[in-house]
Amino acid sequence: MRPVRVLLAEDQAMLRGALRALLEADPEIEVAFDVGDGAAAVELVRAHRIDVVLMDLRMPRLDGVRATAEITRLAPTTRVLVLTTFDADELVVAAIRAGACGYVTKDIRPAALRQAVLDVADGSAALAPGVAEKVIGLLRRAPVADPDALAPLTAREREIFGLIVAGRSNDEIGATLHLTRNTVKTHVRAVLGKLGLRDRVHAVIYAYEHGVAPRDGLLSSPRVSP
Amino acid sequence: MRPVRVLLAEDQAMLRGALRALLEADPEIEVAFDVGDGAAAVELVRAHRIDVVLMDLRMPRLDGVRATAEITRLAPTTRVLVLTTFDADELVVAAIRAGACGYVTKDIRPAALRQAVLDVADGSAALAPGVAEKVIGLLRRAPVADPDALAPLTAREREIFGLIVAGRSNDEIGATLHLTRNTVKTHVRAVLGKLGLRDRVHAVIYAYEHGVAPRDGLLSSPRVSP
DNA sequence: GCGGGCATCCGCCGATCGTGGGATCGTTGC
DNA sequence: GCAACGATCCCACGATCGGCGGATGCCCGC
Repeated sequence: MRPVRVLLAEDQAMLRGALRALLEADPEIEVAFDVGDGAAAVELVRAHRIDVVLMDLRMPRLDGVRATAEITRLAPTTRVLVLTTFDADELVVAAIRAGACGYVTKDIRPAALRQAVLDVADGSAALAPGVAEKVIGLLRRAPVADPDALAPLTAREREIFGLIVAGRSNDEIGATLHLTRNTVKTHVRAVLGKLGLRDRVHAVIYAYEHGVAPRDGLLSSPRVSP
Repeated sequence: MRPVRVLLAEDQAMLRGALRALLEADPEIEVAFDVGDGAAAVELVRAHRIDVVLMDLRMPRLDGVRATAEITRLAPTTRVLVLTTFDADELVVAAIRAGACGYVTKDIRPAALRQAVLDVADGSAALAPGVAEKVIGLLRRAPVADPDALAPLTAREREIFGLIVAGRSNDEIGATLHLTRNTVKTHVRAVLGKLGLRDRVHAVIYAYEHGVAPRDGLLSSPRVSP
């Protein structure tokens, strides 16, 4: 099997050497380059075929997050695995947003690191246990779709609610549903009253806060089997 | 060191036996019980000290997600590690929401499974590579904070914008900022004009869609070092 | 110094919105 | 059958909102 071509981006030269040795202990891994800053990493990825970039976040010239963003933009097939000392929430999210498909900390065991490199090369992702915990925490804290949020509303009122949240005026809602302005206002009144809301602005806020706004995000609709 | 007490919840008896043998190959792990349905798992966790529940999702009587929710409610210190054949998005999210702190699939290697059990017992989390990929995908798709969303606004206008999004009326905004109703309206007009919005309802929608609403979620504010 | 952006105020107008009342019609359930 | 509920419509009132024009001071940069 063709070995996985790895680029090492890490500003401490000594650690870089150690990582190279560690990775090349696995015959399936070939460390093609090692560099000390983000800009160099981007340049090399642009010019050569690289399967996996092992990326430190704290680096001169171009920090790891930006470098990751550049690399995933220039070479979408190249996979970036972040290897860093820190596992702060913001960094994890920022790195993943930038396109990283893995995040491990430097206290990882050698075998696990090699496995992580192979995993990401394989199309999977790799999250170190500590990092996975943060990610899970984030997911859990993410906006929750409250199934009871619209419980007291009738079908018609839900329709009205949806159009309010979409930013439609009463006249527009009337035109959409073939209703008079007055009828719409009656429904709007029922919606606001039942949900205890002051006005349509609060209805919009309510919708977003309860995850019933027309978000396309998958996060907002977790289904439990009935 | 005291071994990790594990409860095995898995409806296939044969697999259950295999898992028990596999786990107990590690001296740090002790399989205290093994059961075939979710309800039994909940009962046992209630009555005994269990460190880790290895939970199948598809089970009779009480499915894994609900059982997980029950267990994390009854015994918050007990950690649930999901072990299942499927890695569908909804299941992963549902399980994590229910309180699972790990999610591995049944094609995992024995050593990795044992390590996952020890990791979650340790307070960390464990996500199998394939699952981690889905989670990362979800995180990436999550609402993005657009740093340029409020770029054209002055500091004062941002303040006004924030209060609009909080659902405050013009008079309330005036009272908060010690301004006249008229002054507030001037600012509101400037905000709507600069952002190309029709009215304050659209301003609220704009805020949520661009991730600049006052969400407490960490997801909405990824910071990149400057 | 003088324009230009900013924050602050003012009054006026028309549109929209929220709320009060009341009315008809159909379905569903006791 | 009748009560209860929901959907639909109507009118009128006052509050709020958005848009227009204009005004004053301030501070910064050319």
